Amino acid sequence: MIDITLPDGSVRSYDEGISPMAVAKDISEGFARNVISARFNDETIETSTPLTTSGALVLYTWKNPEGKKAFWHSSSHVLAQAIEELYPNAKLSIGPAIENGFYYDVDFGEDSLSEKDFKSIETKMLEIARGKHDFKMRALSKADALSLYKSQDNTYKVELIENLEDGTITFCDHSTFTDLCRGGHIPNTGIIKAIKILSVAGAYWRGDENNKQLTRVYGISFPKQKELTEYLELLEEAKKRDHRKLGKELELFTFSQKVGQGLPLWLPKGAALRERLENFLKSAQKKAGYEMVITPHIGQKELYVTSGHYAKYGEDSFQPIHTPNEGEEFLLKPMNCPHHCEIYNAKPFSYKELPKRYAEFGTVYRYEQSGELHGLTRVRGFTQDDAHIFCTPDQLDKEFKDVIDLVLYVFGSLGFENFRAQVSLRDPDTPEKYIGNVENWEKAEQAIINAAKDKGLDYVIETGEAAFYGPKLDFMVKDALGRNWQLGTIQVDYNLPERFDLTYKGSDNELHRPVMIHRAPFGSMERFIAILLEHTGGNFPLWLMPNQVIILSISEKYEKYAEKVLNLLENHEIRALADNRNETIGRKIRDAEMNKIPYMLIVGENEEQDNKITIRQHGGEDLGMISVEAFSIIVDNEIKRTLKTFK
RNA sequence: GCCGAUGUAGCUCAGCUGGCUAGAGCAGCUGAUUUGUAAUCAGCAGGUCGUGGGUUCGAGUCCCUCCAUCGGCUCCA
Repeated sequence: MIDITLPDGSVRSYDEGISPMAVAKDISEGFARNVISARFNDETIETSTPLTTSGALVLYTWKNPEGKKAFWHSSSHVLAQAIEELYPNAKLSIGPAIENGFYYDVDFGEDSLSEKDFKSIETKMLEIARGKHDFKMRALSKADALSLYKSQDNTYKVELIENLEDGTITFCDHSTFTDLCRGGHIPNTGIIKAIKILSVAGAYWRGDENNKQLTRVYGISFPKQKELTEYLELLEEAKKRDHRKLGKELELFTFSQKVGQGLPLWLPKGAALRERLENFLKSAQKKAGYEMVITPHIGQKELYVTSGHYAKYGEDSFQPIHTPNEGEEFLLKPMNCPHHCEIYNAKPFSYKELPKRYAEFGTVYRYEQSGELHGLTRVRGFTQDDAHIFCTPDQLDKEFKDVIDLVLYVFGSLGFENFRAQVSLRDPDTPEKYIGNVENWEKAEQAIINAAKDKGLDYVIETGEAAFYGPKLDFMVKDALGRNWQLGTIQVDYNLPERFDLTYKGSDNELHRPVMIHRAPFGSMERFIAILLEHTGGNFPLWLMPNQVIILSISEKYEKYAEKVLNLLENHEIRALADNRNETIGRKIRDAEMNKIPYMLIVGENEEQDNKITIRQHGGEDLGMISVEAFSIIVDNEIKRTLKTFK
């Protein structure tokens, strides 16, 4: 007999060799019908694997992330079988489950795959799924495994197996198909009821661009058709919120082939929005003791040679600008830090004057590879809400915490409630990858962890993810559709103070090296606005809206009264416009709804008589007929609710 | 940069296997209408079909080059 401990702490005794599925059935038949995968003593196993020792068993259903993983992993086997049957010359490589679905990397040889082929793959997969084939694991010797794939001339699998240890090699069989596999499947293919092939893409073998590019086939599957439908609806919703689409519709920004790819042009409404965001941050920064600076868009090449960036990125950047003077070269500024270092260097500092906090909305230019440009989230010219704090090592702790406060304030004011922090530390095993002494690194890493803890952040620590010049803290926000985005960043830097020979006079009358903190709560204005657009679907917080109010006159007879209301609103500093077009009220409402204007003020005969306005909120809610004064209080309150003052 | 797809009016799209002067809706303009909670009606105007080349009697449609965009890969100071 063996003792099986379940997650609730209960212990059940069974004969040796019982399967997880049999345990599930013993718990309840209904539960067993939903069980699709299992873990035993923290090891993923099959639901059919005989249990031979006592231990802890966890059973998963589709509702658990582990269950989904097994489901999609198994689906990728079905995908592989379908591909193998439809394309006999295709060579399979790897095919894991991912966050949403699964993929398989395939070498199609001479053939290529396109969207037209999705339908036949889906049909084939469903046909396989309906066969209710069991997934069965089997061990194979390394020699046998190698000869199997060598006979098929599949160099990818051969390479994978060569890196495995003999005795640990397992295969999974289902139907007529077999694949090298570590395990973790659902019981049989019949559980997969709905399948969608989503896209194809190129992907380098083992993620190395020097290797051959394979075809990656992405798909997703579900145990119920309804769930697939819902997922596809979510994708549709995401499309509707795409910042590129909304940016065009709301006339915020555009791109021009003539100006160049990755170089956004900000339209009047977008520019006003940006300016509002900048002013919002500026006023918080002022309270936090920052000073604004302004630096040029170019700098001598020598500046970036000093900073070390030329050596690291020079080749892949915009190339130097030449002047009539032979040998004179300028670079488009790829970051603001070197300029700010030179501002610090403009005069000597005493420890009593530190920290110095220099802030700038600095526009920088980076030559991103053409294939990786994307709307406003990845561009070649963008504006960082940059600041550099120069402080003594002892001040680092407090400065770091203060920056976190600022970031939290920014997120809070803009409706990002779900976010996590990632602390990126150095890999202690490869000290040669990092600059600066170990003692300072430890101090900085400790300062970041302390600050994250102290501020109650939900954070994860990633070892080996630090930049070469210092550890950092990044903020990841979750948007309204549950997608994760990286926004603000706070980084400690020991490199640039060294390279620019930054100093301050300490209390001991000796020169010391300051520590530098780079920080950008938004990250960049472009990226932030893009994410804010997708998060809010264009329904920004009221304080940020380009147009907060639109006055809709019932007919041209009330144009005068509309103008009067407009004036009153302007006196209350409410951003409003009047729609006095010769159109029906229904039409005006529709247009205002499409433009996502938060408040519609309807004025006609009744309103003019009573000197009031009728309020319709975006989305249709009727707030009745009130005075302009009463309305301005509603607006004020709503703004105060979201936009708090800093500190 | 690489793999795959796409590019027709300001916007969203139709245009089958190559065959008359390239279509629609919305937006725009003109006129009528003066409107009470998500599109009033009519008329007009608008395109060298991304670019350059090729095949053909004939190209929006087929082939090639380049450009841009989209989905990924690699990358992201």
